[in-house]
Amino acid sequence: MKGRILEVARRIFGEYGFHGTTTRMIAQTVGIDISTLYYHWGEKGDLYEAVVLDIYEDLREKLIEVEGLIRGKPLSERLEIAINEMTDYLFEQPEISNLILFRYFAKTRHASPLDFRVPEFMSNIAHSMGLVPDKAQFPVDAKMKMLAVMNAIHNFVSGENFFLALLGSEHEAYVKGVKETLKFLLIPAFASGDNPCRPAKNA
Amino acid sequence: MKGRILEVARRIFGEYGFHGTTTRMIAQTVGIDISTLYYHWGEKGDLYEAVVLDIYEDLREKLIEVEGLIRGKPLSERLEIAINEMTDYLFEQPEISNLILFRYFAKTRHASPLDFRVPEFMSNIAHSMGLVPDKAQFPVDAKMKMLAVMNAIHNFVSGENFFLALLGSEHEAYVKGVKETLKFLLIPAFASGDNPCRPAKNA
DNA sequence: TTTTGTTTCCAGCAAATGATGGAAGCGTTT
DNA sequence: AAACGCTTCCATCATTTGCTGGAAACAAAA
Repeated sequence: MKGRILEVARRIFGEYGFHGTTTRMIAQTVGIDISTLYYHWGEKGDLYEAVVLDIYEDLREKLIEVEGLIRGKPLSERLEIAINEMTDYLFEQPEISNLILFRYFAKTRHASPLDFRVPEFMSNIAHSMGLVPDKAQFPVDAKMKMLAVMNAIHNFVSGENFFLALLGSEHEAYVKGVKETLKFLLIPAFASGDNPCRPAKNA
Repeated sequence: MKGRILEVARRIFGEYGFHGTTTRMIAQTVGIDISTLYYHWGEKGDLYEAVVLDIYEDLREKLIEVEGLIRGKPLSERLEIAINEMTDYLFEQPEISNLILFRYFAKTRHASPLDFRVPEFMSNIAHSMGLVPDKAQFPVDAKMKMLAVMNAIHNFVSGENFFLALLGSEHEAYVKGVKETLKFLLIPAFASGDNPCRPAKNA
């Protein structure tokens, strides 16, 4: 039961955000009484925290998987695989992107501790993308590049409904377009070292 | 008075989103009674709509201004100027980015009409960035590239607090870093036509 | 001064919302 | 059967929230 509540809460918090979600919405969707929810999870904020931890854990596992997939491949291939994998994965579980963006951008009327898990993720993926030479040091500019990359995917996943209407596309074409757009943006920038034509520096 | 309410509403809706904002919060910040707010603006949803229209209008004006600034310049310079201008502008008025992202990503428990103004913006800026050869037709893939670009800026603006903590930076260094990261990503991708080395096609 | 129209505030309602106490259900152990 | 622990539900509370009626305050016109 506790698990089922968490699953549903994840979806609903992802759709409506913290303040847009009521404990009654969750309980009703699960099909239980609201006090059963409180029995298992305590106050709303605690459930929300649990949801966030849950999605971070899932995301962490996926990133490790992707890291394994791309290890040893040449850089531009690494990028392509990573983009394909992460895009498909997140489109299957859009709550992940939704919740991450919510946490980045939305203030929760009650203070919530800032996140701590993100840097670890970024360090791993940045390293396997060849962005940082040595895993120990992770300079700020590399972190920002990673943020830009991850956010670009999250945006397209989270904004699907809005953007579908705007573009007049269907889901499948949209997903394909997202991958192409991401590659269009990312590969030239990150693979510049591979390309003997482009100078490595651009400040 | 009506105007002052709108200003404050803009900031607060931007920070907390639709559901995270209460009409009392707005009235209190303005320093007026809550019914004065209702007298001028009607229900909460109407005020929110007015706020959204307001920020779109501001954004539209700024985009026109930028369009004028970059006209005639070579492409990579156009990109650089546009990035600098838009980044500075949005950091001064982060509610704009906040509200736009909120509208993209967050469901509002009550249905709200999807937006209509975005395509026009995108068309203009895409044309002046050299993304579409002829202003009349605006293919889907070009639209998606524009979305990626605009969202990249909005993300960094909206997520400033979160990302500052994550990066351990200060505001000024952060803004500088945002511009550099954006250029790092965008210039190689969009200026490929200028660069005789990179082939134009990348599918 | 009275009138008229506009704006602001006070008081309060109805519904929604977060949260709880306590009783009932239920499976396991004794 | 009785006792026990765990889980679920019913009833209910206090607060928050969106919203409104009506009275005061104010300013300009008559």
